[in-house]
Amino acid sequence: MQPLYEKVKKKITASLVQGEWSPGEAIPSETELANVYEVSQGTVRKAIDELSAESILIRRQGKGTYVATHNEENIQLRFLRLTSNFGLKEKLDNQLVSFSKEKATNKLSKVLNINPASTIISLKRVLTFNEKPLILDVIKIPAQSFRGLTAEMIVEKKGSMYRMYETDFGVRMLRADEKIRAINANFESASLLNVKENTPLLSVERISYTYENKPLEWRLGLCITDNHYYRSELD
Amino acid sequence: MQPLYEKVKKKITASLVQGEWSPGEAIPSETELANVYEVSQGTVRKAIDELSAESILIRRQGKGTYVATHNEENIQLRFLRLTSNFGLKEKLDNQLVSFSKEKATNKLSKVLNINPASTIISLKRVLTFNEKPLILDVIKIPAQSFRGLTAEMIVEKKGSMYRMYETDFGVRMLRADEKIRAINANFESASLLNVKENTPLLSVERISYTYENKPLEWRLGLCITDNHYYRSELD
DNA sequence: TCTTATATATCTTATATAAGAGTTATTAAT
DNA sequence: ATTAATAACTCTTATATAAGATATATAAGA
Repeated sequence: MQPLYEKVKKKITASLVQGEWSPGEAIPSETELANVYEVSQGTVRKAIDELSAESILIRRQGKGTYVATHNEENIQLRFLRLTSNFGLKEKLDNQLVSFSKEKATNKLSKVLNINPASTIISLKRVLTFNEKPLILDVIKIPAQSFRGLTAEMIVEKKGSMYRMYETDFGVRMLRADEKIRAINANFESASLLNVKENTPLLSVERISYTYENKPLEWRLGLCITDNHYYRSELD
Repeated sequence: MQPLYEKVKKKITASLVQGEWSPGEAIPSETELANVYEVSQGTVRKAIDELSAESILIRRQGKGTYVATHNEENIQLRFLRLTSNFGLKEKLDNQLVSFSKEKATNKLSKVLNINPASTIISLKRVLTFNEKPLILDVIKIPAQSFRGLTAEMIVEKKGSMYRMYETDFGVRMLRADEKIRAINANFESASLLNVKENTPLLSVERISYTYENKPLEWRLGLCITDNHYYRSELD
């Protein structure tokens, strides 16, 4: 038998998937939800506790519980773990290198769990800090979920892709898995990042997931780690 | 005013620091602790909830709550995030390269929060997988906290250092911070890892903490990421 | 040997009260 | 009459306790 609070959690998640409550907005109060779902406030609380621990919801005492977003000032670039050696929170600029539609490779269609050879949007961009290139991103997303996306939109919104996904396509990325390696810059990445060939780069391969663990973005980031590092916390 | 469950949490932590309950052992039941601390079982529960979320305690329904350890089969190499490309959980071998006592540098004494120029133990080792070198570790720990540690002990215990810290010195590492970069192998690391000079390596600089966020180990790991990757989960 | 009982642990839910945050109404001073 | 301070009210989440459910292990009984 499934615990009651798990059921409540699923119902709340379902409402979030439906878009019943939008990112940044407050969801109904614990007591209201308790009435709707016909359980006690504490049971709703336990469900929200978990969603909050997963950063899907955000609690604010005395105010309410809010739908997490990639839009807020303080949690912008939520998935970016790169930090400057000097500990600064710095602003990055965005430079689109290429943008195209293509057929998914076999591997990619498996990763994104889409039909083989269905259309995907593929783009490259360079993130710069202080005019200097820092990250080369290759991003691949299923065209079906991002109809109407143009190169102009990416250039225009200088912020994170995730912010755009959310605002313009109703796609909320909740979590991501990354595989990190050290590689040498090849000709292309070296020229785009303005470093010598064979410079060591941090290769960060990321798959991002929306609700119900549905993968919706594959991304490869190549980072120069001379003045920056990727931070990781273990426990 | 501090919440009651926070006080309880601190009392439990204090008992753990004192070594009242050893790693792997069960702590008293929630009801027992509730009696001792003169609070309700639910309050103890909330305290344990948090300690359990921090991987300091481990719950087992119907059995009890246990002190987390680096000793158990399944959570061995708890802090090792390196995975083979083929997803195998593999066994690593351990090869000591050097072992010495030296004076702490200024930087290191700050990192470990010890008196400048106090004695530290410094060691290098190579972790191999399938006879092939995979990681070169440089480890520095304050001698004071690890009196009696010899090279032989490290060679003998083939397992993780953390296991030895725990068993032989009563030092339990709870969490760690890592800074990850891509570098090129220099002469020394290249020869120890049996790769060409300038091979790209993943540089993982780690500081490990015991109770109350006390740093007790600095470590630099250089990893070959041809057939392995460092995994990271974001949310 | 298999089943049932029992003891004891955590887990789940429910209820009640506290505390934080904002709004509105009241009061006092100017 | 206007303004500013403050008190009261109402919403929220946070905390505390208690009781019943469920899981696990062991011992007793058929």
